Amino acid sequence: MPEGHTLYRLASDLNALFACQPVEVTSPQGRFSDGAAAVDGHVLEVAESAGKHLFIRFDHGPIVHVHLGLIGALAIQEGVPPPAVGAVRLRIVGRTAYADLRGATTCELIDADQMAVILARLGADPLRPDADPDKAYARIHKSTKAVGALLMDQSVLAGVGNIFRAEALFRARLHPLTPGVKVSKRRWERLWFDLVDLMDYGVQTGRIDTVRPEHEPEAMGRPARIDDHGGEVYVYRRAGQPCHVCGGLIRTRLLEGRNLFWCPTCQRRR
DNA sequence: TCAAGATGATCAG
DNA sequence: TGATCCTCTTGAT
Repeated sequence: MPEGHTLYRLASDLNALFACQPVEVTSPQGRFSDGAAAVDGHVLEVAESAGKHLFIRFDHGPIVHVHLGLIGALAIQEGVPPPAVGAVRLRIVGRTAYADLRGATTCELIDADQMAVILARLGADPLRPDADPDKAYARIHKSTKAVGALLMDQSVLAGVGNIFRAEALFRARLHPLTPGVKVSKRRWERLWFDLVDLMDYGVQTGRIDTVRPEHEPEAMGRPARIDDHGGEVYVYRRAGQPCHVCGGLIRTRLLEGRNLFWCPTCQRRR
């Protein structure tokens, strides 16, 4: 589930199991052999996330930059590593645990300057206390693009992916095709603080649960259902199913190559 | 056994 | 806007 909260949790887990110790770094698949060799045997100082990016710093300077993309995964396990199975791009082995990276869009070695360039490109990250939602709103409010597209633009908001986009817009009763310029400051602030809450909850639990207590299955007299991504949601990947709130059918369409989900009754166009 | 689809981003036209 | 890359899972045949 590579949205911002996932990367945040991965960074925390890496720090808990690998920080401040020498680690063995390899690339069983072979596509990151040079990068792995450059940090192999060195002390992993700290891992940190920003939006959907993960940075793993080593004591002699280099930083491993990872972006999971659509299908990437970093599996962290405690215990002795078994022989690598599948296309393991990067394997980190510590004293008590190991981490296998597969399918990432980006796995590269960078320096501090390159990391600064990446960070400078990113918009406000709801998981960071120093994030500036006003800056994001300035971008949104001057754009005629659909708010559903703007929320996924990492230079506007960092870390928000398709699930948080769909769910936050539903909870704000905002149609995803509403032009950014038509989103009021008050509405934006509600949306932003809701994203902060939802993503923070995702960090704590590892799940994306967005359904409010009054709409939960027990309260609505329907069976509980957990989506593949591990939580209960209002609209994401529920096209053709009844809305938890109004009973109308959830709709879907492509917006800029990504699946959009919304309830046409609860999220009317203005 | 094979094709399609997926929580992302970039590049060419 | 469409094509492309990355890997794995699921469902159809």
